[in-house]
Amino acid sequence: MPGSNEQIADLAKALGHPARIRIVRLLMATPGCIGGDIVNAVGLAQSTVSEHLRILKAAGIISGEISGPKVCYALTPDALAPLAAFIAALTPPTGTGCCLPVAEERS
Amino acid sequence: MPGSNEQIADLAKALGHPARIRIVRLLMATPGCIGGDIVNAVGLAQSTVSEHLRILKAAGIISGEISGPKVCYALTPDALAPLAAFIAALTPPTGTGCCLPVAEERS
DNA sequence: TTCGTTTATCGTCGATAGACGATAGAACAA
DNA sequence: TTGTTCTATCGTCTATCGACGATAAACGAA
Repeated sequence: MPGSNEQIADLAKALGHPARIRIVRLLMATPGCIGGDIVNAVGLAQSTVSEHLRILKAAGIISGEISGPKVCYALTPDALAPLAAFIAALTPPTGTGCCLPVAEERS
Repeated sequence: MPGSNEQIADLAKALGHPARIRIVRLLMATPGCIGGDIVNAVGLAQSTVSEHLRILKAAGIISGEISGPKVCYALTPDALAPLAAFIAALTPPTGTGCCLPVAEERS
């Protein structure tokens, strides 16, 4: 079992908002740290962006490290492994040419 | 660009509930059609289950085909391709040679 | 036709999410 | 010390979610 239903649902819910997808994309495209630039990029109030960052951090998708006056945010991709495994399990015939159709164990 | 932020967020939001993860798992484990058995399996009221099915269907994750008196539900895995691509794009580093469907510890 | 079965929709309720402005806290510069 | 900058939290509001029971709609059987 790649993960519990609640664990997967929590990860999916954390990604279930366009602003948070945008934030993740920004972090993906930014090699190093990124701080208040996120606020300008997403076009929302600073408090709203901070709330989205808190949700992503609570889900373990990102990590925030205090670096001087600002905070260094970075992705924590491993946190999405249960969700990725779940989605991969139900998309065997995709053109990814990736995984063999491994038989599921009974649950 | 695998998909728009809203498209990915909608897919993630549709998966952002434990009951819907459970429904998808049931459909995954059931080769053929499945109808009212879902209600018994998830342990919620029939109207609630119908609502979850409606959400999953609206997101394109499942499809319902009328088959006599009941409805045949089946997965539509291709709908999750944008979300799968998004998650895969931000997990290039460890563990993903490509295959390895489960990143669980092996001992 | 009527009856039974299965699914979808409606109405309502409480809980949660999402947005904002305002404020508080932390770290550096001068 | 003061001042500036950046981030987190608080309070409040509206909108949406999730659950339920009740009801309607569609279909097959009798």
